[in-house]
Amino acid sequence: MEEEIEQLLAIVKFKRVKKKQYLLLEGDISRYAIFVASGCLRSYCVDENGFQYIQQFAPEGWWIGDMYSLVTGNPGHLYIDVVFDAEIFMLPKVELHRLYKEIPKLNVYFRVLAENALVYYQSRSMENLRLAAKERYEKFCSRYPTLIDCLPQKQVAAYIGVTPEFLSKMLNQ
Amino acid sequence: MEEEIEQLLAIVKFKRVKKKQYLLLEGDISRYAIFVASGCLRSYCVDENGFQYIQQFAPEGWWIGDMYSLVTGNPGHLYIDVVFDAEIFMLPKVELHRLYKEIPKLNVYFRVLAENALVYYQSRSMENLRLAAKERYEKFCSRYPTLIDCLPQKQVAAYIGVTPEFLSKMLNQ
DNA sequence: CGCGACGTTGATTTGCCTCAACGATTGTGG
DNA sequence: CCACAATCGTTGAGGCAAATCAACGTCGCG
Repeated sequence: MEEEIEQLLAIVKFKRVKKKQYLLLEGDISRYAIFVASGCLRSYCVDENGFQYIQQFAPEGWWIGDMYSLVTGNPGHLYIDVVFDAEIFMLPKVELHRLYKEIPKLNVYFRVLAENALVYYQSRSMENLRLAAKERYEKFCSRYPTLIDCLPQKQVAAYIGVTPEFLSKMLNQ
Repeated sequence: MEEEIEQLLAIVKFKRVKKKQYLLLEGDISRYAIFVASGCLRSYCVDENGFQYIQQFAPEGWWIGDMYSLVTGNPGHLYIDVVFDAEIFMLPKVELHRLYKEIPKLNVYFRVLAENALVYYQSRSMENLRLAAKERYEKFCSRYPTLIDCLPQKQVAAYIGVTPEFLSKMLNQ
């Protein structure tokens, strides 16, 4: 157990990053899964009109990454940047795959992680069709209770998929 | 390898099922992951107005299940039923978890399966916000090229999240 | 201080829904 | 084998949630 943690620590890179700093750009091939020890990151994509759609926030204790690019090895469609100054661990994909063979438990850990994320995105993809903006806002609040007060409204709007104008009107009845 | 396949075959249940037959109801605790050898299944939920939202079709060679219920052990929110007469293998969750310990490879297989599904549902959840109905229809066609011709329009509508009336109008310009 | 990001408010437009009516197809029981 | 019901696709009129566009005030920051 202790030995395994040492092996892990040997391959991750620790980093302090500042607000607005980019960790991944659209078109990049992603080589790291990122664990957030403090602060907050986000991943999002941008459509042809420049609109942002936020896929995920990653406050303290969460993982974040461009799963598409990590899994396929193709250039990704996401940006990842820093919402609040953060301390992160970057886990290189190639080293992780080497470790999978040495530490079987790691396979279990990331299988469970992927399964839980899958459960969430399956339900989100249906909620995004069937729920009205008000209800998506409430879901957002219960998913990110620590963020709702310190995040600019604009970013909440970009997560639930409405314009900032509409969110503003909605919140003032 | 051969021995491992025997172990797997020892715990799965083979079944032939007929169109419209239910394999899971809302509120059920799901005990099986299902592999479709032939035919087609689907999973969907129903909102308070009786509207169906289809989460997934599973034609030949696909897995289907209620991940939420399988992962958490709680009663699920999905129905699973048969779209076209099918032959399926039902893999019991508890037996699978036993096998995980005996066959490490199985962990890898389902980790990769979950990762690929995750990639899809992450992108679908954002597409459901940012794409118009027409574009969601096109995505549907490329995901299920074998189904698009033999599926009632109503079910396509329930997958892309529009009313059957609107889909009909849309397809006739 | 001045500039850029953000939130607000109003007028107008639009994508999609609702409800209703109707024909065609399927399937089912007598 | 027919009759009738159920399911499906189509079309039209009207309505609503959310987008668009524009203008304006506020604040934090270089």
